[in-house]
Amino acid sequence: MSEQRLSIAETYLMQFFWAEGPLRTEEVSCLAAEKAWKPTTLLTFLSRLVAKGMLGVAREGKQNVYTPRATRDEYLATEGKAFLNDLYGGSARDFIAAMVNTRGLSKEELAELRRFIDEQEV
Amino acid sequence: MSEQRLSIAETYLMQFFWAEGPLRTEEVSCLAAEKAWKPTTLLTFLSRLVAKGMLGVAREGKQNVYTPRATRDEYLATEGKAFLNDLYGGSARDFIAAMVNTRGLSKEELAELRRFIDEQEV
DNA sequence: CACCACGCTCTACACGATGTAGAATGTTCT
DNA sequence: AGAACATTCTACATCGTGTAGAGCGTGGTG
Repeated sequence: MSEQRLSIAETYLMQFFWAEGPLRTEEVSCLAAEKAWKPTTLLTFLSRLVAKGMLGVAREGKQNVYTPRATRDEYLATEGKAFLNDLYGGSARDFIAAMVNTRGLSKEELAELRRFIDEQEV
Repeated sequence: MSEQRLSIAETYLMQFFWAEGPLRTEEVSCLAAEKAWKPTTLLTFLSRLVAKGMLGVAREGKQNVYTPRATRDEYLATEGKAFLNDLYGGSARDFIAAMVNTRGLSKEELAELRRFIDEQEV
């Protein structure tokens, strides 16, 4: 159960966990090298992710190991559900309808969506 | 072209415009009476909505008249598009797929969505 | 025509979230 | 025990947002 919305930096970090699984602090540091964050800055973000329930933390030798508590899909679905609730009264139909009616969704995309739904019929 | 995300208060006000169309300041004030906002507070929100391109403003006698620049559906679609881009690489299919795979979308809801798509076939 | 009232714009501030990082603390290995 | 390094605490600037007072402009009234 993801509790809160993630900030830019937090989302950025979660990508690594969703792609790689559990990671030691040092590994996260390497993956996020492009950010040139000071060590403590990175640790602040990791702590906040733990506080938000997005990561679990455990000790492994000298370092912490952080483990994602939800898959990317679960997170995205939670966000999606919240989005639908906030803006479309929870109705996926209404959402897609609005996209279609305002041409935010092309014929192609709609067809693709239809194919997916067809595949679902068990 | 809605430029920016709306805050709670801003969204609250936009509801009136989407429901009623152009409104004079006084009318907005009446509609939002339950908020017990000071007059200047309300005006701040209206100004910000103008700045964000959500409302147009014109003079009518002693008061301003604010006009919505986009319908509710257009706004929701824009938000939806941004949402899909941010979280699902712009793919409605992927979004619905994630919802289905994590059981965030029931069989019923999927069927309802399917019916809608069927109706679209011209 | 001068003035006043009223509505509008400008400016300001508190508060929470976020990005940032140094200080202080804890842990491990020698 | 002490050095070296990882982690937690604490702090602060910035931004978005809710809130509102001060000051300005305009139209109607005496």
